[in-house]
Amino acid sequence: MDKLELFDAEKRFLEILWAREPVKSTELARICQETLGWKKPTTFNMIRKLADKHLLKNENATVTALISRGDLQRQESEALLQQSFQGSVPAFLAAFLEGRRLKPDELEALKRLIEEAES
Amino acid sequence: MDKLELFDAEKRFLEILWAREPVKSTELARICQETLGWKKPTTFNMIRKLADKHLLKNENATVTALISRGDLQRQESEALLQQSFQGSVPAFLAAFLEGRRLKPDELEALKRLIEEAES
DNA sequence: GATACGGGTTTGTCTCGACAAACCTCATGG
DNA sequence: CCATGAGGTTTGTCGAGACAAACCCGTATC
Repeated sequence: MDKLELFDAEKRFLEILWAREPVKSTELARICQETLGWKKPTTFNMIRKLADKHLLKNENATVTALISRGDLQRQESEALLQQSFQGSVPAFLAAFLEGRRLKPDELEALKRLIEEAES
Repeated sequence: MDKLELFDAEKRFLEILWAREPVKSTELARICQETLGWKKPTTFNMIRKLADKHLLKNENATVTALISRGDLQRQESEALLQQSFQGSVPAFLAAFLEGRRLKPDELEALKRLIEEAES
């Protein structure tokens, strides 16, 4: 995954795409019209821009994402971790715990994840 | 903490401030000149903008941050968690583990943090 | 062969953040 | 007094992202 920098509008658009894909481009334009208030060219411009970035493809008037929601989440998490916590997950959690307590079931879930990661 | 949206240049600047504060405004201008290549007005404009946002104060030509590095980190972490993981720390960790394995000492550190959080 | 519609692109406007040239004011010292 | 430097502000340029008006092309329907 190369350098990936998504802007706000791009994220909003991708959320819509992920919820519906694969979807026809004109259908997408209609949905964006309704939910984001975008005119047709705005949607098509967005499609082309993201296609140029290889984040989706538009073939035979059908749009499909080439990146998954999970991929993007991971990528953004990594970025935050690198930028703010030198890439350290414990540092992230530590900073986090100073601002908010976790609920018992969250703690349990974390423990289980860590046990699994140890194997 | 109200709505907080920091731009890239603002973060870069704050990193410098945190490393040196409290510091005289002209000194800051000199450092930004060296490290960021900024001219004097750029630095002063930044100071004023962040002062307007109550993120720092400039009194008697001495600049002091009103927000700590940790506060900003926590705030950004929260934002990412809310936006991408419905605020769930376990969901964050789970997504993260799919992309990268943690080192043994990181796992140990996490365990200790969780134990402390349980008390 | 006019009209309509699906599937687009070209080009331009608007806003906003990043940055800086030129200017201002006051204190100090030669 | 006049220069110099500290400590600023006003104003404007530049670039980029968000968005859209107007246009284009093929097909198919009347």
